Amino acid sequence: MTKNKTKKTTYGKKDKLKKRIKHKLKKTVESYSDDPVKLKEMDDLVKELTKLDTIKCEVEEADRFKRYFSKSENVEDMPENAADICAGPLGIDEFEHIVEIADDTQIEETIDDKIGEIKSALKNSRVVIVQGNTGCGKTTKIPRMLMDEYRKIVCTQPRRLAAISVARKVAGDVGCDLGSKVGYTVRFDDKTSSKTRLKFATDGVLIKEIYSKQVRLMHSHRKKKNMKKIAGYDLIVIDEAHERTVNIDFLLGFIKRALQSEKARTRLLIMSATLNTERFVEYFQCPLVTIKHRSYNIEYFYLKYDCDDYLSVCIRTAQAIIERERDGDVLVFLTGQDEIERAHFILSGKLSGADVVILKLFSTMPPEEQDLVFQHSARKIILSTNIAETSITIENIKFVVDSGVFKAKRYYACNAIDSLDLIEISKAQAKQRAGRAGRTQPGKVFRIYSYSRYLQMADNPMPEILRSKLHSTVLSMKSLGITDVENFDFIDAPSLESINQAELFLYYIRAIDKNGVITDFGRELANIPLEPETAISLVAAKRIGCLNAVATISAFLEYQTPFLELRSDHPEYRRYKSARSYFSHPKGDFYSFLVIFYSWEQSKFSFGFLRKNFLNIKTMVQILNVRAQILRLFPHCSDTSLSIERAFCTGFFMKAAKISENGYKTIFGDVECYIHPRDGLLSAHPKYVVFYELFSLKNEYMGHCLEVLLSDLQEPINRFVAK
DNA sequence: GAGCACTGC
Repeated sequence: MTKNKTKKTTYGKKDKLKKRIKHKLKKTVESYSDDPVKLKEMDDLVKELTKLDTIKCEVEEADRFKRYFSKSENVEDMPENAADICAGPLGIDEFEHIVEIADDTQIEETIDDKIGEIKSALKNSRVVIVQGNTGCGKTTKIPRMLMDEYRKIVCTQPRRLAAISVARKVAGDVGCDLGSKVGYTVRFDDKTSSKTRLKFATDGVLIKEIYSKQVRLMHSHRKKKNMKKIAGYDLIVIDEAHERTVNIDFLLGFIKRALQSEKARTRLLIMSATLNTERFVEYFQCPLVTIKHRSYNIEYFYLKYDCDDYLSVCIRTAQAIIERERDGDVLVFLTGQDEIERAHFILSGKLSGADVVILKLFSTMPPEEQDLVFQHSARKIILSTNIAETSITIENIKFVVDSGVFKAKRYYACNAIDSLDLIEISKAQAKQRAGRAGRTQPGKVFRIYSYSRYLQMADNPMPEILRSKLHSTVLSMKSLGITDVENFDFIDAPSLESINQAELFLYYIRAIDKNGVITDFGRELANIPLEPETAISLVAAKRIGCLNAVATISAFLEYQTPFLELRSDHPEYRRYKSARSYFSHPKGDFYSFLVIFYSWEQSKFSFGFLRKNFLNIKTMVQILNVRAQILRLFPHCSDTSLSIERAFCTGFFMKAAKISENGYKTIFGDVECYIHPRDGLLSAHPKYVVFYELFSLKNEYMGHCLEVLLSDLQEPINRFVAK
């Protein structure tokens, strides 16, 4: 294993630095006032404290991203089978037709052919990887066929819906009731029993299971016997491993570590789509079993040039397909709601006479409208975000138009800002998008980028762990006894900056001690299924006596918005606007959430109320569940106080901002920002606010704000300084 | 003043 860590920060060094700065900081805070000079002084100190030079860090981080994406391949390396270039059948000169002959489309292998190989590989190796494309049936067949070799099996899925529907299908195949021999566990829904031998679960559930088994173990005397199996399983199957979510990466690292023990008895099977399995093989040094699966033929068309205005070309291409090809539905991959609405408007005009329906698909739209894509109707053009890449599968797509870009959130540790960036897709994503055609019939894919640009794309998307905030991940790792996070053997190790920032934060809030070991308070936080800041606020709320209100708001904060997103051309737009402003509280989103919840409660949680007020039913039910889950963690609490500001300041004091000449400035980090225009607090111009998140669009915005008093902020800041 | 992709405990 190679470690390319050059810098190693020790707690001892950090401690000394902090002692010195804290002394100065304390003096500053004691005289903390509106004096701009003093405030500036404090900001400087905080910057020194976090040891993050913003500009340098930004450059480094941008560099890191660039390096990741420009895994350059020589443009001249055109494969021989790509030499067949001709004008596309659409007659659009702009495209070149490139025939790619993928060898895995020519031979058909079934799981039955391969299961013997998988079984014997698992006998000889603790870890085995199976690669096969979607549609080969690996998820539904392999775990079931391994039931006669392994007594207790868990198979993880990245999404709740997938875990539930796969479990249902497999229970049917086995011929048992769901929840007996085969079952599933997802948050808020458990269909398993003591008889369950094959369980499908989300990866987050497995992590929680590992955690609670470990806690139980600490109080048990049968330590040695139990250590042999991870969470009591004989076989752990990690499905869709190519998606590389934070949870998957952490599970793989954790299990790899656990399996290094001689006594370990659990086996690990990793299932992944093709293309990036080499990474897993390299990481685990283990055998790979490939299942070749035939799909229908897909023809590829590339743009002859690279263009900036991919949206217009996507629209023109979709139009040309409808006009020149006799039948077949079209799926267009765009980046966001705004683009989709524009494309919808333009295409509706251009194709007004044609017998075609133009549909939109993104996550925050009303579910009834989403369901239209599944209905049998006239010929369809579906304008979708990357929700159609993995989460939603639409049958009968014959044509795919691929813009080559998507939007993704990236966390910049240097200034603690989330930025939603337009990012070029990877080859793996291009393949995934293309595969959405050709599921049920031969298909054609129009790539709105040139072949040479395709060759330059990275092989795989950047793993989530390299672009997200690690505060809560590091906290869970610490709670599992992993103290040395910097040297944890991840497949792709996150930057030292983001690990250090997370550790420093956890240290400030006393979740870990100066040796990096979790404290009792940290354990309490880790047990609350929310971001650490929110979890701290809850613990404070219990003390202050406003737990119910804070729990309600916290549940809302977990979701971006409880509302549906309607555009100004929607027939019900005026009613929608007035519903939104009715619930918009002048003291900001935090209070708006309370108003929404109590109004819903008054309606006895009726769905009619939600529909009437354009609230997202799915989201609101989740919020209700989360709220109940939180309240179960804090039994026998009744509200005696309304100081939710004090409670939230305890958790969010690092996310506070003060009004400035033309907007706000964060107290820690000195970031110029605005209250998001959607927030009810916008017109009140409060002097101090705390915010849930800071994100970057054209400007920096604070999402979900709460007006607070300086005195509310002072106590937690003083406490943190006095440590 | 100006509008955010998708998941999960």
